[in-house]
Formats: sequence, C-alpha cells, structure tokens
Amino acid sequence: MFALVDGNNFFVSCERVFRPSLNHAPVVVLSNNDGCAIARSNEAKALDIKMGAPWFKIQHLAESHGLVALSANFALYGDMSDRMMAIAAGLGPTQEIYSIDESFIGLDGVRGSLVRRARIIRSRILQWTGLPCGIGIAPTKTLAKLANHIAKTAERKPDSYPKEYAQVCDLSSISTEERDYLLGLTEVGEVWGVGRRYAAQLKEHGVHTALDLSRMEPSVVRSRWSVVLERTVRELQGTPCVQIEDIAPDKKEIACTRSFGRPVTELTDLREAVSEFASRASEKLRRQRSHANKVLCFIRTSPFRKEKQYSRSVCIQLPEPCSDTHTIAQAATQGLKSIYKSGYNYAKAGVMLLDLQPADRNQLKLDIDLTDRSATPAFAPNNPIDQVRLMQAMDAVNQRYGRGALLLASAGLGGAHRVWSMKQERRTPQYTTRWQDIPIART
DNA sequence: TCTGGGGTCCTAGGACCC
DNA sequence: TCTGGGGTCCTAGGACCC
Repeated sequence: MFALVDGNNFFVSCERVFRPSLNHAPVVVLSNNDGCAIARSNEAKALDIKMGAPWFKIQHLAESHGLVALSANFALYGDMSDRMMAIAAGLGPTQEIYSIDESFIGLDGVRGSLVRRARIIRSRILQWTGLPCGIGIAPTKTLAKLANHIAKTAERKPDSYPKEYAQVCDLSSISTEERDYLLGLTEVGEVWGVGRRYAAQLKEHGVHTALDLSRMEPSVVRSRWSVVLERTVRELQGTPCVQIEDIAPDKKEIACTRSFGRPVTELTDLREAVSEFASRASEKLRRQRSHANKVLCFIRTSPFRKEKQYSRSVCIQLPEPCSDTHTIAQAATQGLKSIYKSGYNYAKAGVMLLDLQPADRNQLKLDIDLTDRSATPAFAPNNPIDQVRLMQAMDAVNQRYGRGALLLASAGLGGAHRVWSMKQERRTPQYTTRWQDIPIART
C-alpha cells in the first residue's frame, strides 16, 4: 500500500507562510528571469492561468484582477520542503522523496485506519509548517497519485468529486463500484504517465477517462503504445509495478542551463555564462561524489522569436573522468568556441555533464581531511591532491557564505556584463534541532 | 520587449563485429 | 552472381515527470 503526500500549489504556499496577506489573492510564482508562471494559487487557477503561461501574456490580470506575481526563491522552497518531508515521513516506514513537493510513503505494516493516520499527518504538516497538502492512498503508486489528485481537486473544486474525499482520499477502503465511479470522473490525461500526446491518441481510441484506461488490455496497450503505458494500465488495475525508491540513486546526468534575460550576441558574454554553468554543474557532481567523462555545451536562439535560428551543441570527451571545476569549465568554454557563430541573438545556453561514474572508481582516495594542515604545507597547483583540496575548500566556502562567494577567475565576475540572472540563494540555516529528531508518534 | 530548468526511460536505426 | 544471422554498442529522438 502506498500514500502520496503532495503540497498544494507548493511554491505559492511557501510564499504565503511568510506573507499571509496573500492568502486570498490570486498569486503566481514566476520562473527564472520572471519568464513564466511555475506555480499558481487556487485563485490564479480560477482565472484560467495555465502552468507555464508567459508572464507577458497574463500581466494584464495584475491590473484587472489583482494578480500578484513573485520571483521564485528556490532556496526557501527547498528548506520548506525538508520540513514537510520530515513530517510526512511519520506516515509509514519508507519514504521516497519524488520531487520538491511530493513524497511517496510505503505503508506496508502500518496498522489501524490509514485515513485517520493520514489526516493526523496532514494537519501536523499544516500546523508545524503552514503548508497545506493532499494525501492519496492506494495499492499502487499510480493509483495513489490518482487518489491524491482527487483529494486536492475535491477540495479546490467542490463540484468535481464527492466532498468526503477532499484532502485525504483512500481508494483502497472503498467499494469497487465507488472506485470505478471516481475513475470515471477523471480525465485520462490526469493519469500519471499519460501526457498530452498519449491523451490525444487514447481519446481517438475512445479512451476518455481513467476508468476507460484501466479497462484496456495490457498487451494491446503495449503493442499500440509502449511498455511504459502498459505498466500504467496494470497499476490502474491494482497490480503494483513500481516500488518505493527510498534510497535516491545517483544522477546519470547533471545539467545547468539558463535562459538569458535579454538576447546575447557576444562570445565573451556567452563564455562567462557557460563558465559559471560549468562551475555549478561541477559542484553538483562533487556533491554526489561522481566524476564525468563528457561535457556537453549548447547555445541556442529563441524558438519563440521570428528571426534567424541557430542551435548547436558539442560534446567533449574529457582526457580522464573528473569533477574538477577548472577542467570542466575549460572543456565547456572550448566547446563553446567551436560552436559559436556571430550574428545571432542567443537566448539560452547550458552545460551538461554526461557519462557519470562514482568518483572513487579510478581515482585517488578523495577523503582528504581539510583541517589536517600538516599533510601538504604548500599548495601545488599541479598536484591532483591539491586540486581536490581546492575544490573542497571552494565548496565549503560557498556553502557557508553563499553561492558565488568564491569563484574561479575564469568564471568572470558578473557586474556590468552579467547577462543571466542567478538568483542569490538564501543561506540554509543550520538547525540545532533537526525536524527528524522530533519523535513522531505511531498510531 | 517579454516564453523555466531540471531529469528519466524506451525505441529505432546505424555502425560494427564474428 | 548469389548476399545470413545474431549480437553489441551508441546516438538521436520521443515520450513522460515535476
């Protein structure tokens, strides 16, 4: 048995915790460069603002309907997420943090009323963090996602589903007829794993609701569509095909990409951006203790603008796998030079690290004690151990004093030439008491 | 004027090998 | 002139997720 705990309108809810005056206003949180809406309050959804709507297209609603737009503060959301996840973990023995606002909880072995237990956790999250959430419970992850959708939609739109399912919906404790009734009320496109393309194709086949999809023959779905969709059908039928991943696997790719706030034409500006992206990506790489074999760099114009288009990427094989910012940034900027063409308005660039492997697979021992000053008294730039020490020291300084406190000289210093906006992330406070240490009573 | 930033998995097709 | 069969690896592209 699975539960899905999912924060309502998560980014907006995080903002509202600290700005209660926004509680009944239509609010959106905007993406990088304030480009488009990535979170919407219920009131904003009621104005028919779609996910990903460009700000310039909805801006008029600020005037006419009091729409409030906020720039995203991802450091804040990450911090709030940690707190929510820690409380949600009390629902059952295993937890998979699926995204910043969602976690699956494995419920095997939990006794007593699951609905009652879920309601307690839900109100605890609300009371302790100020964040509202919905909880769905079912025998498979796909059905738990569906139950969660019902729980949240029943609350937001009273005429959509019976109101007793608002906030917490347990599909495992109701009759088959009732379950089929709820699935029949749910559009097929709402099912986890059915995107726009599949939804359109399924509708052509007369499959309009989650109930219709659950009644499909898995083998037909496999041959007409894919094994992935077949798995979705089986899960809708109650057969678990996907388990809880309570230990997050290492990333297989790590990327840092950004759209620019204004068109960029010069190589020097691009180089500065790409160098910074490479540095960020390398940090992430070191955080998971991996090494990259390849560095991919891309630049592109805006597909939304009616002008000369250009989009190129280049993949550079590193001489040996590493996580060293300098090496990776150099590879990325060299790649950039090879694909750059003047005369275009560039809108976006990025660096991706590919073909990752565990750092210790073919490298020196990396666990170097930074506080041990006796080991290497003088810094030797060509000494691999010192290079590792340098990176570790950089990460430590940036962690403590905020991102960008210490940069490689090649990364540029921003200022007047800065063409992309990196939101300064808030420093993470160091808790003396972690939320996880607070005992969570088992019902 | 202004349109996010990450990821994953699967499949088809080509290159290459024996 | 006839032109097999099986396997692996890699890449690009398509689909999905938040």
